Amino acid sequence: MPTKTFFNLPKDKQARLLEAARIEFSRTSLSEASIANIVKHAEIPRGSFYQYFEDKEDLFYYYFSCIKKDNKKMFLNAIKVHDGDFISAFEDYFVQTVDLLLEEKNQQFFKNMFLRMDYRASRKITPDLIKSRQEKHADMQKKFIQLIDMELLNIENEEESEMLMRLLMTIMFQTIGDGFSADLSKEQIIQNFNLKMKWIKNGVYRK
Amino acid sequence: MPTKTFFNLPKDKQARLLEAARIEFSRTSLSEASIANIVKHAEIPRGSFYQYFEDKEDLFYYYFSCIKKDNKKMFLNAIKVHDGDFISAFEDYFVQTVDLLLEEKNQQFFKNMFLRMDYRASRKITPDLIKSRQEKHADMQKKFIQLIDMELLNIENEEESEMLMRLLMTIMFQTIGDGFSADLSKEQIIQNFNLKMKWIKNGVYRK
DNA sequence: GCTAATTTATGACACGGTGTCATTTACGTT
DNA sequence: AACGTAAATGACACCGTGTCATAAATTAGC
Repeated sequence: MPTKTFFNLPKDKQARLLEAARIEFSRTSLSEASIANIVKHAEIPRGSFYQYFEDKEDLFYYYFSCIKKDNKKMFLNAIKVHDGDFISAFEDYFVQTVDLLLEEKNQQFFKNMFLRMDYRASRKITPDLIKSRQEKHADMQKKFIQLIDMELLNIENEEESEMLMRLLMTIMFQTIGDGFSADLSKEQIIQNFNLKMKWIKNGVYRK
Repeated sequence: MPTKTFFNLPKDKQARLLEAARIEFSRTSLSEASIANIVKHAEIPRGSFYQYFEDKEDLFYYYFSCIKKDNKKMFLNAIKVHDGDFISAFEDYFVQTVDLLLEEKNQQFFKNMFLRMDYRASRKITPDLIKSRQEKHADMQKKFIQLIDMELLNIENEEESEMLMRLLMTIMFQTIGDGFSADLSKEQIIQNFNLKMKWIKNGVYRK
């Protein structure tokens, strides 16, 4: 998280920093991005950067949090719309997410992000809707689980729900990675996703 | 790939370099590893390193190629053993792979590798059994596809086989990542994998 | 309005990492 | 032994990070 000092900054200086983040993290991945470039774009001295952010990761994830929609709300809503059908809700959520990722302005940022994100980072940005290490979200998770129609699913317990959710997130990330990697259109990405979901829903074995 | 010069080196010098690679890449991830440490461990001058390898990635992937078994052969064999049942073969392949990854000597290396591997790197180490960019493997791929009993699967064409294979590899990587991340036992990892495979085989929807 | 205290801004710098290159050394051939 | 080629070597140029002493600005107290 940025420091208090950052949030006290005049809005236009904050904006310049975020725009510099967008440019640099669109140019290259987090690990290859340089603070030198960021401060040059933002037209602030190097020392100031460290007044506002811990390091470039700090800025990266802050920028990310600024441009992403609220995943949890999005998903929660999809569950309601689909009458507790977890799988249909996820398909809905996927389409909304792809829409966001392919928006002109941040497409390159997301491309670099997805193609260079490792296991740890993927955990960091995966919303934990079912099980969380933080207790403060316990109420939201209860609410969330109650909305799911468990009758529809071959799921025994909460452990397994968590695992299914993480499996679906992984499939989502892979499909998006493939999409960015091969420069697929939104339609192709969704089509690939649907095929995988067909397998998940009905199994790959022929009846 | 290492240079010709490297392969002309006395065996013990080669061995020292590989051991240095094991130590450094077990200490930390590829991106955080340093050539300074590697040459210190191997007791060779820094300049020599660049005589043998392009950069640390070059050594990393060479080391990896030395300690991994031949995935393709392993999988091909599993297909035969399981009479063309692609899914059973993959389950077999998974167990063999986990066995390799958890071997004492290289466990930490693999842990760093899996937890810090990004989408690109995962593509790099995924064996392309069905479709490959390189033409030279075309014969092996034909042989491979002929061995699969397509009657068992809900698969329309080669595109879809490729996609299924990649989906399974992704599930494998995720499960292994979870295992390393939470320090799970081999049995727990395999159990988690089996649950996911149950869904893949039969679908998650209750009948 | 003036001064002290606190907060913010700044860029030079120490440190550590990479890859190169001019030079030296070793080796095989005639 | 003399020559030519291949290999070895470490100093060095370059680039990036994060810190810190100092300067500037802002706020608080009177």
